[in-house]
Amino acid sequence: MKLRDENKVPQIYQATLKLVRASGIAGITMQAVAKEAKIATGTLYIYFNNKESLLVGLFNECAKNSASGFFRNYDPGGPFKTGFRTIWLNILQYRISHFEEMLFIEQFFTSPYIEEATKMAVKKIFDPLRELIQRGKDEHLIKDIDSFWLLTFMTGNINEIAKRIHYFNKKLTPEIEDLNFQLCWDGIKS
Amino acid sequence: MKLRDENKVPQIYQATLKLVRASGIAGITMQAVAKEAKIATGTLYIYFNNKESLLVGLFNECAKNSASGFFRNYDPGGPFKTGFRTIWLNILQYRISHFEEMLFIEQFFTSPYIEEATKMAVKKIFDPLRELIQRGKDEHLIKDIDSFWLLTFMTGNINEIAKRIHYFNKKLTPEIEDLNFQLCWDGIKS
DNA sequence: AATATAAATGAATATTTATTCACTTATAAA
DNA sequence: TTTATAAGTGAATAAATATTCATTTATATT
Repeated sequence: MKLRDENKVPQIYQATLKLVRASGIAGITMQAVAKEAKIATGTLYIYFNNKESLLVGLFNECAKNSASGFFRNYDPGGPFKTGFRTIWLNILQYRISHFEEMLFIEQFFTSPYIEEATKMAVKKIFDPLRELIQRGKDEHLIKDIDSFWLLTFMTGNINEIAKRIHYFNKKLTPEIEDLNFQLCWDGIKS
Repeated sequence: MKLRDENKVPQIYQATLKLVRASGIAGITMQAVAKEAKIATGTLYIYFNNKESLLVGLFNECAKNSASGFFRNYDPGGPFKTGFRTIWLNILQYRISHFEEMLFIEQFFTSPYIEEATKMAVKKIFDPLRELIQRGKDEHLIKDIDSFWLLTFMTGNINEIAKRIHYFNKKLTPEIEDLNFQLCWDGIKS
């Protein structure tokens, strides 16, 4: 018998992300996904029960990937600023290099497909960062304000950088990394 | 003859925004809009040629509204920091009080409906702010880095605050305003 | 090599959603 | 009042899109 092609699912996910980039979740049709993935529409239904489970599957995949990307090379035992910069840069680089995933996650959050439990699970991804920020406050290195707002400050800026890098065809040079990190750091340092 | 009800279009826009908030542009159907606006689906087509022109019309309306909201009480002749804080707060308050508009604009930008010319027109809304930032640099009050990144820094943070205020049911108290502005200001000041 | 099994196909069908239209209702103008 | 005109209605139709299925194709197993 013929075995399932283990490349199909990633292929389908990639095609879906490409369409999201081009015209948002609103623009996704199963025929378009199939065409982009160079397979027949019927094949989609071998790998997914329906459109919803394709999108939910992709969302979970994106969430999992980003979680591992954000904390690459991060040593929780190292100095605060080193760890903070590592995570800051990881998130930024990840969101730039996986830009479609970022767009998809963002749109999925306000789509008819997401469920409440999923939202909660995604919040947990940032737990190690939340802990680090608490440490920074304990060591009096950063402002003693609610971590919620410190996290808001940091991630809001990162997201916007990633978007503008893409929409305005910029390149993330070390200089641009540095100046943007400086803005963020000067904001939070005590 | 019967005259056109001048409340219908705002009513339809409001209904559409409410649906966007609930389930994104992907979730909008003409029947749902009609139901939410408490009119017949056919009536939608008296005021709009089709779904696309409804959405485009709403987008233009949102863009126009926000432009006027952002620069309320702003005196280009006043001190830099005063002007900067005024605009910062205006944008933040506007995005919180017109949250659905913000979501809609954001999603519309990566939807099948937007056109390139529209994107360009929207960029111009921020021109007065760009000028103010240039002045701040000339007066050596803020860091001498590309205004593009200063604007990215500022708006990214504001957007994220607005989103989190809504998604986590926070309230924008004067204290929260202040601490968030402080984060932003400490980031950009020279 | 032959067989069995599941993948893959894409046209056909089902479902959803946009749009139309014959009809009713309201109201400015005569 | 009466009339003419356009708004308003919602069921009917058209169009788009999701899903199925009869058929073909590939390949592990025997």
